[in-house]
Amino acid sequence: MTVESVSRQERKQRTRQALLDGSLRLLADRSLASLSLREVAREAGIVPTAFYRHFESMDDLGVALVEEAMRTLRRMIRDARRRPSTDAIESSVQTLVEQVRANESHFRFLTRERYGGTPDVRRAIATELRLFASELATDLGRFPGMAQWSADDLRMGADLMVAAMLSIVLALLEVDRNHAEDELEVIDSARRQLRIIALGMSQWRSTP
Amino acid sequence: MTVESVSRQERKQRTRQALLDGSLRLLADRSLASLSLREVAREAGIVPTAFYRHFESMDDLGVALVEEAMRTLRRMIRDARRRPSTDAIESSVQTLVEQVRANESHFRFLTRERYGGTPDVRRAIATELRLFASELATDLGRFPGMAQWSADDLRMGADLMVAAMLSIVLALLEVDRNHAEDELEVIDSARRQLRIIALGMSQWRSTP
DNA sequence: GGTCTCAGTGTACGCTTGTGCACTGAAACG
DNA sequence: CGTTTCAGTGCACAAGCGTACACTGAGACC
Repeated sequence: MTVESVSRQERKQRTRQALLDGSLRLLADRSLASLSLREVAREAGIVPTAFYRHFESMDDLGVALVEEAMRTLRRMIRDARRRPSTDAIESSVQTLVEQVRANESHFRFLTRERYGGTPDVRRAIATELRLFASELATDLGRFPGMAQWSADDLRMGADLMVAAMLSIVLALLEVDRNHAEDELEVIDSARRQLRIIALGMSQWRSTP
Repeated sequence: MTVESVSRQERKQRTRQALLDGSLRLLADRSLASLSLREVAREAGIVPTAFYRHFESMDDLGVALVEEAMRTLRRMIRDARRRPSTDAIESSVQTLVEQVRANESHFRFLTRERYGGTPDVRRAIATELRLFASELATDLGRFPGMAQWSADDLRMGADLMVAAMLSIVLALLEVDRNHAEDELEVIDSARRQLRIIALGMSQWRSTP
């Protein structure tokens, strides 16, 4: 048994992480609103009042969770961009599925609180998601055939894809992972949905 | 001042409705999970223990709210179907906007609890929404050019449209109603999104 | 090595919560 | 008209909550 002595801030950082991890564990099938400060502290193994050394309120912790989960989401986007491929949709779906499976609790938290959370948390997610859609719009503009789309149309198209991806994430989180068959069905459906959107976009005449 | 004497069950029905209405009022910017039984009773003007004469738990009240809100949603679908028009998308968007505006609290509740609610409530909404998508799939199958789509593809297409409509409802609920300009922008974007999907569908080759 | 800092402790407080129980009084009923 | 039913009352209680406050003890710092 190593006694590994660590710096004070390192130790503080670990407790903070324990609070975040513990919260996500408790949030597996409930909402942030139904979580009490004492419960979170208990799960993290500290006394309730020590909670305040890290967050000034549960809402504050909520916002921190959003930031952490969003880092996961951004990593996903970066991965999707890097993945070299001839089929943008296929590789996007692959990345999406991998990342959701590898970070279920983050995605579960984001989708659950996006509309069900407290105003503060909701706003934090909305802001980040808006940013995501903007980036996607920029990406779309680089596709041949969409170069002369109006900014407004690019944004609209990006929003549509985000909406579709959101519903795909939700379907993935709801399907039973042990039923590989069902999961494949969800993934296949996702692929076809994105293809339909892409097909529609390729036919669309943007009028600025 | 009329003393209007009413039957006992009539009076019970009214209190029940007061509980439902009061809840929706309180749910304007919070989630069901953050609502206490006492708070709801207080809002409805009855003593906490009397709550149990109508619902056996808050979860039970939640399911009742789902049923009420779903009646609104079904009315919307019926309206959209009846509306005679040459442009199915235009008339669908019109109906959607009207119904959302006329029943904001119901739609707000449904979207908020669809993913953020307790398992019971979530399941109740999921079931109803699945039914809605099935009906929409049947409707889609009647369109020329989609008659020979496979059942699977029809379902996939319907799910995609439901996802798009859900995000439209959410955008409508988030936009400031006093900024008519913003609202029109949301509606216009909605129209274009649905058109892109329709365009994509018209190009899709269903392979059963 | 002595002092300072501060993450985490323990106790204590006033509130709110869900729910059990005995009740009341008006409508429903025979 | 006397009896029954039952929606709504009022009180009580234990449990959980957020948070204030004074504390401890180990790492940081000069």
